[in-house]
Amino acid sequence: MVHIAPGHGPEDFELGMEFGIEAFCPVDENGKFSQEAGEKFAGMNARKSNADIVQYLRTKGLIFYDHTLEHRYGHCWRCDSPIIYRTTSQWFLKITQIKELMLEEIDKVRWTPDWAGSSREYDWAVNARDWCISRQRYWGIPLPVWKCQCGEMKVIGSVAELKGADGFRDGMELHRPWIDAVTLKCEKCSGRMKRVPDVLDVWFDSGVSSWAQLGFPGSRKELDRWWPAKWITEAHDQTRGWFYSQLAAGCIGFERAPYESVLMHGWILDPQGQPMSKSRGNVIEPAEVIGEHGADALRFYMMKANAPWEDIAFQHEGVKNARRTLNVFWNVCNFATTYMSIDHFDPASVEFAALQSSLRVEDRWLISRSERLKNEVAKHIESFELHKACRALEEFILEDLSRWYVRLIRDRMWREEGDMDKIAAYRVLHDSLMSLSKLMAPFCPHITEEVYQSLDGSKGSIHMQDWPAPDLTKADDRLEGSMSLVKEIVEIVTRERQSRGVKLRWPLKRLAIKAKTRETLDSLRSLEAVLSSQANIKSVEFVNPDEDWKDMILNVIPNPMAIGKVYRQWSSKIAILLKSRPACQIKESIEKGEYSLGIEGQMIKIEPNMVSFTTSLPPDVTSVPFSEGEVYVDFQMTPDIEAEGFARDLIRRIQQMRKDMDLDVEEFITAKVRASAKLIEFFKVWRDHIMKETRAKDITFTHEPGGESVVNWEVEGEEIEVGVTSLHTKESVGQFSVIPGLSRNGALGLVEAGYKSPADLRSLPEEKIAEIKGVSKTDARKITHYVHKTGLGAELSCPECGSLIKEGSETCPSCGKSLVAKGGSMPRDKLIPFLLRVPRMNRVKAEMLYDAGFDSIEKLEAASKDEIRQVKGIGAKTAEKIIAYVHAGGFKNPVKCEKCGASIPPDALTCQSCGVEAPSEIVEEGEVEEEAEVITAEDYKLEPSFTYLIKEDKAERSYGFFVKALAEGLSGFCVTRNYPLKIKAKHNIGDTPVIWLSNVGKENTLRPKDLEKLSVSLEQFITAAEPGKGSIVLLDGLEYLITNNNFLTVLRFVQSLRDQIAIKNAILLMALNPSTLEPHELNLLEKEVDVTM
RNA sequence: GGGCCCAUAGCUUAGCCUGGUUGGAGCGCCCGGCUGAUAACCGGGAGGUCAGGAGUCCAAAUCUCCUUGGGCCCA
Repeated sequence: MVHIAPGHGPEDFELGMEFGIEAFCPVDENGKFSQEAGEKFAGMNARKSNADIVQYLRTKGLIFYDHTLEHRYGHCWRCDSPIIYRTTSQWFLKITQIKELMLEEIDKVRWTPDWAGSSREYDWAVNARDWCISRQRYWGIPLPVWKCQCGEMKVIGSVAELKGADGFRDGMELHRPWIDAVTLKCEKCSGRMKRVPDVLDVWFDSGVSSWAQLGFPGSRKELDRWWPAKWITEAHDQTRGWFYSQLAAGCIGFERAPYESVLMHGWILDPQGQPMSKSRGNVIEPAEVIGEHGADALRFYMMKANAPWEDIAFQHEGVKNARRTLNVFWNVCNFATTYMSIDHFDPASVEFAALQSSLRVEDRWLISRSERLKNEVAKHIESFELHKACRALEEFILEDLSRWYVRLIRDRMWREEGDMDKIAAYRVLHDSLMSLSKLMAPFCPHITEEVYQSLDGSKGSIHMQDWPAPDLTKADDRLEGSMSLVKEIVEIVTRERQSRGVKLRWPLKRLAIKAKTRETLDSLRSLEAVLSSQANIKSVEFVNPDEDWKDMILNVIPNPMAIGKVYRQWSSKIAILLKSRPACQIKESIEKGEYSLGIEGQMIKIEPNMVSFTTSLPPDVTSVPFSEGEVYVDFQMTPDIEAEGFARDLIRRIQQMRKDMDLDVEEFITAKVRASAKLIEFFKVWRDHIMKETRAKDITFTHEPGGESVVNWEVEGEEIEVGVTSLHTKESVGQFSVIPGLSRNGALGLVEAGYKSPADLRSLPEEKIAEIKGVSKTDARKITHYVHKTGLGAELSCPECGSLIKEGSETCPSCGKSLVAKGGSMPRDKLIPFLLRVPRMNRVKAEMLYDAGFDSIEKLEAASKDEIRQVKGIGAKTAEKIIAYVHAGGFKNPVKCEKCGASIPPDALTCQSCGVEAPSEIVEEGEVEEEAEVITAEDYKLEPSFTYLIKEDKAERSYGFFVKALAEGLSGFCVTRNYPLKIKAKHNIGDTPVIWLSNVGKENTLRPKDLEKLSVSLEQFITAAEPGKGSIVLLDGLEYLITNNNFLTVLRFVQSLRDQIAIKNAILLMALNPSTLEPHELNLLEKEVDVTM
């Protein structure tokens, strides 16, 4: 049995047509049954009467089966009420007639994604029915069909055709209701033709939009130029919408599709993946997102989130993330422009060709990456894979620029102006940012415009620039490949550091790289600088593919079976001795044919079958495989490394304090540091560096560090107390601002050179001023002019702050001090520093002078020698010196530092740029350090067969013992790090042989790495000693041996040496500075000696 | 009821067309680093039955079919 209602649905209607069943439609426009439904139901709501109808049929006995079926039913999209289909008379476009053409055209169009055309649109067109274009509405384009009562119809094609019609006026409104008043005369029956009241389906408007917007058919001009459209884009709901209506209209009007390619994009769904709608209440307002994260961030997120044709479940996090990427981009640009503008860098003034020789590998690498990016982005945009374009951009910004290139060039940014190395980096970075901005411009129009304007902007808007064309000849696969290996290795080192708890600030001793191929090794070699700087490694070694790393430790394994067979009772002793000797020495000797050991006075020969050898990693070395081989990371700590690590840590803490004190980056400071003696030694080595990095004019090491800010830090278990005081140079810079036209750099240069006010410059000729760093020639001229020519108060300076003041001024314009009492007293602590610069002067004398009334420079200048002599505590000679100093202008003129040449103001005790003491005799009350009681040679008797470890900074005591032993008739042997002639001169050791540990390679020197040779020499000396006459060995330079080898190797050497000493009744003295060893190392060493003192 | 698309870590996703080392990222989480890009930045770790099921194949996240769930367009 079939249910069919040809009057109520298209399928049923078509089936009815096919089988000749009438389209019976007994429902009126209000959804009520009409008279046709019969008297009983007429006027009833068609949907609500279902139960009545069933009941009626049942009473008539016409019901066979009564059941409820669940099925989908069409509802109004707007009010959601069920719809009733009615058959009515409508106007149609006969699509079925052009279906074949449409299918062909769909095939010709380029669809993105492919299935949007080949599957979706095609499927829709195949099933397309004739297009009903009439609507029974009021608003809309009136259907241009006029109909006469006689049945005659006329379709109007243009306004011109309406001319002369009744009710028509030129320029009249052509919509309802006015158009309905226009009537035509029927050409057939002379009756009035009236317009059909329908309007057109709105999709018909959309369908003709491609040419309607070009003014066609009014004019062909624009149509010929622009039509068909190159590209259109809409979401996937437009398969039957705009894509279709345009296609149908185009095929009817022009027999072709009005577009060449289509991008069918997705929807933005809510975070749960549901479409946004007002009724659901899940709409996210773009304006709010833009307000929070910015328009570019929203755009960039939506572009990169997924393919354009896929729906996006909108995520706030995603926008936030995009914003972070853009922020990094912004930071990089900011970083670049900050430095570039400081140096007034103008890319146009630098010929790229001229930079070729200054380019570093990392520069070439970035160029290569940039060119590849251009290529990639263009490719992705052309295939509409905008997400891929954006991801490539993001990757470049984060990985290549921010995480790598900027890090690599940071150091270069602080070079002096005009440094080619820096300019090369500027240029490469600038070019790269320019093309990056252009590539990003379509996605992030605002930020890129801003960046472009700050980078150049000379050519108007970024959006008017040419698209950057890639130059793949500058792309270098090999370089990019080896750079990514370097990155990989840096990551390995970072990871290993982390697992061992070694901070990046602490340098590592070395890294060895063994590569699978020589090519890889060579290309890595060219990036050595990058590698060592980024991984903070002191030295990098390269190991050829077919070789072992030379520092792999050779271990000797005694074969007890073979040894036991020959030397039964000594077998275990031999094994122990063998293990305590350097394995390489054993191996070498055995390979030469013979190796012997001395045991209990016997020489024992070791045969090759008695030992075997293995290699193992040196202590503190980790080996990690990487994609092209293996790396060995050496974590051994040496005093050098420790010193550098602590120095860097100190720098870091001082920087933190500067930051906490809100100091300007250009401000100078002085620092005072309290720390353990060991650390102070370290800091002294790095003093200059620490001062440079922290912009400190002075660093002193004291027990009570005071200052504006004092902080106790703990670094690697060590306590460090740091006091930082700002020098307030910013204020001093202000002093120079009275000079008209002086540049900021110039003012800063003057301050840095130690000048406090313009008055300080009075005695300097213009050429000298121009020599001051940062002061340009123009600056110098302005300064000279101001100081000498302005006349106004040129000779006066404020006694309080030293700045120039006009004659007649009652107060100082800089510090506000009253100037009425001219030549009046200066504060004690202001004048004392001036005085202390006088030769023979000390604090006590200075104070006495001050107390005696010489309390200003003027008074001192005016005083005679005799007057000064009157002061208690000042002798004739001192008075003489003071007068001489005054006459030489010592209180007025700065002097040149003997070391660095910088100018030292007359009241400064040390040179502010290099820290050297000012060139005059400064006598300060020094603290006398108490010395702990120590055992010295005078009251101690050394025992034969003993090994002594003598802990001391300098080997004084050790030499004391040694010299005493020599005097007692022992034959001596000295191994030292010190130059032998010095040793001989300093200590009375006569002809005693001295071996110098050094790499110079002269006679009587030994390379510190050559422990074997040292061991042999010592063995020879001990065994060669005359019977009955004792022998003594002084080993001074253990630290040096340890730094050049590693601790365990040296320890083994000591063990072996000690055995020899014991056997031969000799004495061994080892001098050592205990702070150069780790505590556990010291323990190990102490265990190997008989006496520590 | 029909056509098309989608499903991978807590979340957002790459990889699928053209099957093949150990399924990559980002966010979040946990742990570190850095501090002259700093209302930033960098590294490491944990976290996966590739929706479920069947098939093809030496081999399946990937190809085929089915099921389930979601989206779009229609009916």
